[in-house]
Amino acid sequence: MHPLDATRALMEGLGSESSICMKCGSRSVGLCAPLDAAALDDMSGESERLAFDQRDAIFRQGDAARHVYTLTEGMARLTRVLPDGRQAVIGFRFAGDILGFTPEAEHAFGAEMLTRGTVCRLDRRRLEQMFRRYPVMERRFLDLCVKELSASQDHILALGRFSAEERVAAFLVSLAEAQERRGHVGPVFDLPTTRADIGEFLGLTLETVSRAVSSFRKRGWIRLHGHSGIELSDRNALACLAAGEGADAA
Amino acid sequence: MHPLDATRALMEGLGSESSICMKCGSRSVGLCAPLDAAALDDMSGESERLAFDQRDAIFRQGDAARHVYTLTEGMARLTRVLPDGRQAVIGFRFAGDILGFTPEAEHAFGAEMLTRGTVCRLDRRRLEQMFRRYPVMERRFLDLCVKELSASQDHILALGRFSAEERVAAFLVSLAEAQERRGHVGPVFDLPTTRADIGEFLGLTLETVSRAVSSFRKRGWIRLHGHSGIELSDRNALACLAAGEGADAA
DNA sequence: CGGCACTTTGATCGTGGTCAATAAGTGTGG
DNA sequence: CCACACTTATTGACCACGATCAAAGTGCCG
Repeated sequence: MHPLDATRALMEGLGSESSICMKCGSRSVGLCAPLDAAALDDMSGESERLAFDQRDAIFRQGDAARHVYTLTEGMARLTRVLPDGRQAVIGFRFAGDILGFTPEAEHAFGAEMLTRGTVCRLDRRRLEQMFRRYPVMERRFLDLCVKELSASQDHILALGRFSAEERVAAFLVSLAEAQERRGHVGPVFDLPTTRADIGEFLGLTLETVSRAVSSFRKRGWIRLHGHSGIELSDRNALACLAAGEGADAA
Repeated sequence: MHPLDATRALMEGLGSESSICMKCGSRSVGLCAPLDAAALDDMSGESERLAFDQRDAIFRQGDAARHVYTLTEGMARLTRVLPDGRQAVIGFRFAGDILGFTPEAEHAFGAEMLTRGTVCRLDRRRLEQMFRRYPVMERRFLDLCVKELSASQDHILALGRFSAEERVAAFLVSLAEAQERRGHVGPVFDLPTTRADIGEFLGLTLETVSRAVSSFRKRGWIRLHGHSGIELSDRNALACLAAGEGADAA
């Protein structure tokens, strides 16, 4: 395994760049790629497009899982809460990702927008129909699901074994890679998450995240541009830290 | 969500009590339940039974993923290693569980026996054939996979938000529930893991696990029987601690 | 009985959490 | 355009949980 695979997968989720929405933008590859025109036609017309503001909930933990969503614009976070109020961010999702797919009756986590954006919503029963009609689609869901499982396990490894700075470095590198995979160019990336969000994702407090970021800045590894821009000036240094240093600094 | 759902799922993995092995014991329910006799016949005869000693590797991280396994006797741990040598136990598996199913070319984690036991091995291409012939089986894999994903997310929450004692309590309760789900009766459970294994699963050192266990013992919550027997004398206390205390001590 | 692996317990240290004050952005209305 | 309120970020001081280092203790197998 390449040293960065763990961190690379850290933020990737179910269906990166795999929209299930036919009419909502050009990213409709992945899941639907194996379908023919008739199948696409079959499915489109059923999905609704919804607009959300920053901090709006797309769905909440415990809601009846009646729909499956495709994030078409913006960035969202997935959160899970404990009965005593403690909560954790279990992942972030970007344009093109699928949200809220589950065979269970209720959503096991909530999804909230970090930016304003749009979402496409497909009735779950409709998706089940599609599965019956086009089994290849179901297989793609299975593959994506196993991939996400693998990413979760990497996150488990990070939470259990990485120091605070290693986790923050891994997060920043993953964020950059996720944006590049979606066509971003240039050294300045978007960081729409608050320190608190990052902390809840990494199992740290917002102060610790802030200290790590400051430390990277003082070392010249990153530069902040405004309130939601971040430049990775020494990405290799971050990547090494994220992967467990001494291993193989390629 | 019930307060214990998180901890309950903590140790459950892909295919609890869902053997894919036809000739290896009576637990062949779950995955194959929807198949008819002809289908079962179709698949049996292809699987091989293998015996392992304690600490033997069933497969290693990075191995070509040529087979899918069903653990038929004993208990195993799944481990993932970082290039710098740090490793984490990402889960435990019991009799009836499925191991090593992945659409990838290589296993993303290794599996080792904690006890001596037996495993049934099915060629992966054979399984793919089965999927094509009996699509309902593929759907069951998808469902199990989503369940496991949910369990991983609970573990993420535990690692990120639980204190050392909470994690150990959650582990013990989950262990007991996993054994009960497999037919175990009585207050004394099997604890075939070393303190180091538990620590690597929970992101703690073996000393911290030992201290938590001692502390529970002194409080009268548990009692140790020999080297691998544990009695949960005050399970409710453990469960409360595991779920985040004050919530709802039913 | 000795050897070995695992566990327990203690003492000390350090990372990261907590509490608190200040600073820097961001958005709104005058 | 600036003043003000508000949110988010930074930095510092202190503290606690759990890691680390070290030494006995326990049970198991040859």
